[in-house]
This record gives sequence, structure tokens and C-alpha cells, in this order.
Amino acid sequence: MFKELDPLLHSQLRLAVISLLIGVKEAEFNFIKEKTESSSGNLSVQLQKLKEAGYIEISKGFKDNFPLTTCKITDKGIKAFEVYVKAIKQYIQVKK
Amino acid sequence: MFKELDPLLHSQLRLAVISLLIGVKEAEFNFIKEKTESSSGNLSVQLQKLKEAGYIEISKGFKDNFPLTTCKITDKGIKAFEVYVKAIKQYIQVKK
DNA sequence: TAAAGTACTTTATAATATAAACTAATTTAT
DNA sequence: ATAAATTAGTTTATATTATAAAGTACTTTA
Repeated sequence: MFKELDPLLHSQLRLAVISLLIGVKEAEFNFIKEKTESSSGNLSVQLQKLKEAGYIEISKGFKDNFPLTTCKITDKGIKAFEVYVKAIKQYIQVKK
Repeated sequence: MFKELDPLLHSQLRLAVISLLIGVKEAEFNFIKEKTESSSGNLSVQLQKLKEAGYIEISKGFKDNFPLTTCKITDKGIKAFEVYVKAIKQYIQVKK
């Protein structure tokens, strides 16, 4: 009846992050932070979880001498998002 | 950018319950339990939360001598569900 | 009348999310 | 030169939430 909702994506912040990355393909830590209106701490934790799941890649470098964290969605992340979208639609009864 | 997702509805089981009740308007505890494939304990707790939020009404009676719990969505619950659906659509980019 | 079953609720534990505090460095002001 | 403020995060502690296990209160069946 109701499909499982991937717990990794069924989290407001992580879902927002993935939703953002689906659009832009690559984004900086602060860009994501602003768009999602999250705290640095919370975002840091959730990005790690998405990385551990293999849904995003995180690369660390520097920009104007400051550390810069950049995130990119992976194929696995895209696939997981698609599965999640199909599942949640069952719950919200989106008729195609 | 991203709308708040009502934490009361952003829970797999509670969302499934509300999604069910939107359709049938009234349902028995076991019907909900079967459709959502949840445990009695978890369902009991989540129904109480939905009740406390005023999203559903719970009425208790008897059927064939056994206790019978029946649930019904309230106007507030319907409204909250509609708001949730609008919000989550932003995340999953459902184009109308 | 004892064992098994129905229909839950309560409580305890595990998992999750969030906020606060901390690290490490850079820039700016004194 | 150096202290204070800022940037860009991470780590840790706490609060919240979800879930599973145990418990309550019966009823039915053997």
C-alpha cells in the first residue's frame, strides 16, 4: 500500500539539500546553508550522512584563503531521490 | 526557498495515517494498522499525537465485545495535510 | 478454568535532529 | 605586533522522535 520512504531522504534538511543539488549539480557549503536556512552544525552533520550514503560527494579546497566545501550529487543520489519522489507521491496522492 | 514541513506530518507513519483518513474519512485501528503495516504500539502512539494536534478524532467503543478504536480526520487535519502537500511539492519539484 | 487471542496502551530503548561549543585559521583594528 | 572579530566549518551534548518490548484488560476457545 505505502512504499517505504528512504529515511535518509525523509528529513527536511537532507531532502532540501538533495533537492537543491539536483538543480545545480554542484554547490558550496554556504550557498546550501543560505538556501536551506540551516545552521552550520546541522548542515555539516547532514552533509556527512548524505556522503556516507554515497548520495553526494564532498570536496574540500580553499577560496580566498578560506576553506571551501563543495558538494555534488552522485548518480546514486539522483536515483535515490527519484525513488523517494515516487514513494512520497503515493502518500500525497498526486494524480498524474 | 523551502517551506517548513509540518513535523507532525513529516513522519512516515503519521503521514500514511492521514493519507488513509483523507480517503476514507473514518477507519478502525486495525484497518489502519494493516494498511500501514505498522505495529500496534507505534500506531497507538502516533494516533495519540495526531489527536493531540487536533488532526484526528478518536472514538472508542465496542464491537463484538472487543474494544474498538475508530479514527476520523478533522478539518484541521485536512487543512494541515493540504499545507504539507503544497510544501513537499517544492522539494520534489512537481510541476503542475 | 487455563491457555490463547484481541485490542490496544505504556514504558523503555534506540535512532535522529538540532543547538551549543569548539577548532583552526584569516582579516581587521589598535 | 597583537588582540578582537570574522570565516568556515566540525564535534559533542542534548533534546526530540520513532520504535520495540512489555504490560493491561479483557474475551474466546479448548
